[in-house]
Amino acid sequence: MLSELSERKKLILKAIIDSHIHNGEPVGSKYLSENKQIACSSATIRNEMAELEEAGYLEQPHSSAGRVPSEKGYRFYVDELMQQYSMTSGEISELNKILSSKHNEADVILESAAKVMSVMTNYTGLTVRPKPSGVVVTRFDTMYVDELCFALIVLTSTGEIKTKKIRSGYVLDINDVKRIGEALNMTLTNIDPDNINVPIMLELEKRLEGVELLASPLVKIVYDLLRQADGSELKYEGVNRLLEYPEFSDTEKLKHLLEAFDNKSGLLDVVSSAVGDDTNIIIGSENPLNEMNDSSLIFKTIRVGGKPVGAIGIVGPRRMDYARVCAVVKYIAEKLEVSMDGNMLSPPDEN
Amino acid sequence: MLSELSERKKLILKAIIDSHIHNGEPVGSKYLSENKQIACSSATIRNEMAELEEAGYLEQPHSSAGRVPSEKGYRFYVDELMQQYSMTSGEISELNKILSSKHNEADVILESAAKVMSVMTNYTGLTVRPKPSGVVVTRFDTMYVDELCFALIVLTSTGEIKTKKIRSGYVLDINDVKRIGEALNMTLTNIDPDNINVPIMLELEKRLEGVELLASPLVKIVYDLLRQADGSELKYEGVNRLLEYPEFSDTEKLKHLLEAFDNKSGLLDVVSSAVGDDTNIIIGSENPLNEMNDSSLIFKTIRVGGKPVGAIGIVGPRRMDYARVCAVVKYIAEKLEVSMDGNMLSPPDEN
DNA sequence: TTTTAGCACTCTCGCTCTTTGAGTGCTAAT
DNA sequence: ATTAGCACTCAAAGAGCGAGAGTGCTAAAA
Repeated sequence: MLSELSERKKLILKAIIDSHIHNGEPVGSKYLSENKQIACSSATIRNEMAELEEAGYLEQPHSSAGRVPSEKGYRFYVDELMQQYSMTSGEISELNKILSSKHNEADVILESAAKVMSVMTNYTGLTVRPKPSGVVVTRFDTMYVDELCFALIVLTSTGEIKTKKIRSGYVLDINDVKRIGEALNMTLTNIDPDNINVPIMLELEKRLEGVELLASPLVKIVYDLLRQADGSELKYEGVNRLLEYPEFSDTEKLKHLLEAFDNKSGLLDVVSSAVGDDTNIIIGSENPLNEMNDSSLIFKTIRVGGKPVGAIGIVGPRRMDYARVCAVVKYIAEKLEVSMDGNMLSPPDEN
Repeated sequence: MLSELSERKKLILKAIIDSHIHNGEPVGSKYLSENKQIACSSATIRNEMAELEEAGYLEQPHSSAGRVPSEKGYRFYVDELMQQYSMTSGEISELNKILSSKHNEADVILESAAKVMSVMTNYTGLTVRPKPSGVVVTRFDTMYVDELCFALIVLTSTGEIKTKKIRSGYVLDINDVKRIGEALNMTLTNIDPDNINVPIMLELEKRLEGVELLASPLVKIVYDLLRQADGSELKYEGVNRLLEYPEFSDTEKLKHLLEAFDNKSGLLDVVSSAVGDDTNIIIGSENPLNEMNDSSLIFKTIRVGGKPVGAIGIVGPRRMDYARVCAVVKYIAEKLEVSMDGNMLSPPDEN
């Protein structure tokens, strides 16, 4: 679709959207005529606006109100009109301060990033961790806790460490625990948990001989650890910020949105089905999730060593400040890629 | 303060509160007179209600409305009137199903518990992990990841396991990593991180000799691990549920509440300053947090081996269904205490 | 042909006024 | 001590009105 809008129309459209983004109210021709860039009378502007509405870029809440951008309008704005927002050096330094202050596990980094984004943009920040797939255990370790309890520690192929405390029905001594670790390392490393078969099980049984512990529950624990369908892959931070926007003072709308957040799986699908490295902008009903048809979503996947390890983004009203949000999301995503690479091991190639 | 309320007054008060809890509207004398338990006319009830108001148990939104329970009324209800709600076997079995389906790390268990509670009660569920204090490391372990990276695994005195990946500036081999673990075990176990002094540091230095790794950054990492000021100790689940209650359709109120959630530290103080094992019920302005003066909070600390490892609770409108919520919170808290104690690994019954 | 001034028209918003009805307090009778 | 009856109060809901912002259209000006 080639843009058939005259320069003046673009100017007017941009002015309308800019204005509407910042105060949320319909924009009238008289107000626009005060804009020096648009050097013509309100009557002319009215004509242009009528045509812009005709073409679908604008809408009228009612016949005697100003115009409001339509989704098509926002889309056009985002694709062609929006001028890149560059963060001030103050913003950047503040951001760096917060982000660098803690380099911890991936979860924590993401969470604090969500918070920072939320504060910076005054919308709701969200983070996503993709469902693990093809993850195998690179190394096992065990740790004696007490005579009935030991800990299983697992290094995964994504470089993450997971632990699990296991309570045994039998008394175990340190050597038993050590042997369990060795047995696991001999049998279950680098094996997709779905491919654990009877021979492997038997092998594990054999190696566990002498330890009063059965192989099958152990394998189940390992399996769960890898598959960890936590449901905790999606987090959001700063919902309260949305309450400041009149579009969410209608409680129903907010409720819908929050339900979408709680649903998680739906939103996860949306985010994970996104392709490419660009910042994704999903405006209103472009979102397959009906609950989010009144909001916009901006997010960017985070890759470490080429593989996506998560995504961060912002949810806000449809009239969100796209330029600014894009800049923030992009900046933070890039920062995270660096800082997670430092902390996180690039996946070893085990074949 | 001894209760000087006649049986009939109690009956009336209870009926008013029960009714108000379920529909949120002021209760009138005529409605109450239909209640068979209260065998008297609306006029009599009116007199009683006037006296109950006089005594501070009821309030009148305006002079020609029904009565609404005051905080004192709720308090009395909770302390003396409320009849214990017992969960239906259906509810219990459903609950067990959800809770037992995943037995994972503390964080995850708590999170899923919050969700379950939220669904069951239709209010917002929250979980709290206390600020660690007096926690020491019981045992260290290390795990070789790659030549520039190893993992530190720590068993704390609360029985928790924490891990941290450490990237070293120098090439380390497996033996180095093992030696680091041993050195830590020899020097830093059972020592409060605040009490690490120069002699201990020197001792650690000495034991690390030959490994190109400095003691002080290592100690700092251990310190952080224990103190873990993640800010992530408080989680909530199901805010959207609150939107169903008209008392929160005033966006301002909801915003206040959400701010309290985001603040975290305040709410954390409230929960952690609670003593005893009982279910705590904090009604409206009993809560030192002003933001929560329009809501009620019910929570219970979770102890494992006598030590508090967290708390779970529910936040809802002041007129929340105390009886039911108490029952749910109590039940789930007890369930959690069992399941967080460890993961039984017993051979015979697994399904 | 394009732009502009002018004007009638439309529709929301906020205001007041009224009506309605639920619920009360009080009084007098039971 | 309880109850029936009645006058009273007050919020909520609706009707009516004026103001004001913004439009579309027309006819004149550029």
